[in-house]
Amino acid sequence: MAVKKAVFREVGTAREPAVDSKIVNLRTKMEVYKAISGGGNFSNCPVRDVIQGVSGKWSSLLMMALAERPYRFGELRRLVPDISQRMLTQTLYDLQRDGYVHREVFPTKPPSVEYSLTDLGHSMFGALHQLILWAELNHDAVREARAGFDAAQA
Amino acid sequence: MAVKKAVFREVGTAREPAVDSKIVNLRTKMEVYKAISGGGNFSNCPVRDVIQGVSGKWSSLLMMALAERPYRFGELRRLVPDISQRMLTQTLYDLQRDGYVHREVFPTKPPSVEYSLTDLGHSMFGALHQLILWAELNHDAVREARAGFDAAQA
DNA sequence: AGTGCCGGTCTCAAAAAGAGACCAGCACTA
DNA sequence: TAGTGCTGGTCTCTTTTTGAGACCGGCACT
Repeated sequence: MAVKKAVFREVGTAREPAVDSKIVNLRTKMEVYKAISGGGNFSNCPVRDVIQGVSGKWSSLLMMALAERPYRFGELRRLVPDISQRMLTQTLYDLQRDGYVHREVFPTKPPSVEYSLTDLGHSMFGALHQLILWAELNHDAVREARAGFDAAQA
Repeated sequence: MAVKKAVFREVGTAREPAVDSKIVNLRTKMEVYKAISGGGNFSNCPVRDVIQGVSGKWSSLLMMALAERPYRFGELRRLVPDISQRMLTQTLYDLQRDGYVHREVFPTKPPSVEYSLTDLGHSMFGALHQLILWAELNHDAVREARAGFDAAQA
């Protein structure tokens, strides 16, 4: 496997040709998505394709853990106690398939498996981290909104 | 309803007390999450709580549309052709409940309903937008990884 | 009088997620 | 030597979430 230096494009670090860092021409963007998808549905939409991977119930949490350091299967299971073994396996598999996570088996006596972020994974986590930070900072506002909404419905 | 100036905290715009913009002490953070959740599960985890809202299949797409301008129900349905009416209703309801989206009914003859982003919604979209941009820029890398992985499995 | 648009809700089928039993192989202990 | 535990899974069953599509009332227009 060629090593291929990490050349993933980080948002905001350089000039981006057609895609602005501001919400410019978002309408056009949506229409372009619709156009490239053959007029039918949005199945080819890059956003959807990538966001889907992160949007799993556990993906972001696992990405967050692995961003800190590599973890073994059992460690992850203990770290996130309410994930089922089945979903842990499957989420890690999906993350691996999308190129975010590297899986390595060590021939120890009970063979251990280590999961770590690839360069692509780290790059993606950079963007995801923004959302995580926002979530931490504004969690209260969201909970407040939710409580207010529920009260109004009652 | 009080107007209450938008004072949501934008990531990276100011000094943040305990939360750094770098991936510092992520391990500590995870442990803190685990601690505050009573040692049991992560149900109180702010990240999980907020990410869940965005992680729906349609949430990010709708946020993206509404970030551009307000849309009416039927417009959204036409914009995202492969969403079922049921899921459109429900996703918008959830976004509204979390305080991201404002719903306004206009007493036109066939009464029309307009959905728009609240200040909180715009604030959140700012963070989400980073991820969207990343997705656009690195979509090819992900698709490549996926293709390579699938080929290796076969 | 018939047809269509508007923003939904309701029902039923399919897909995804959660819970938990089960597995093989080796090390350590009794 | 038999029993126990740890490793990282898979398999099956149940519950929850999603998707597809029929149905609704009310008004405008033809």
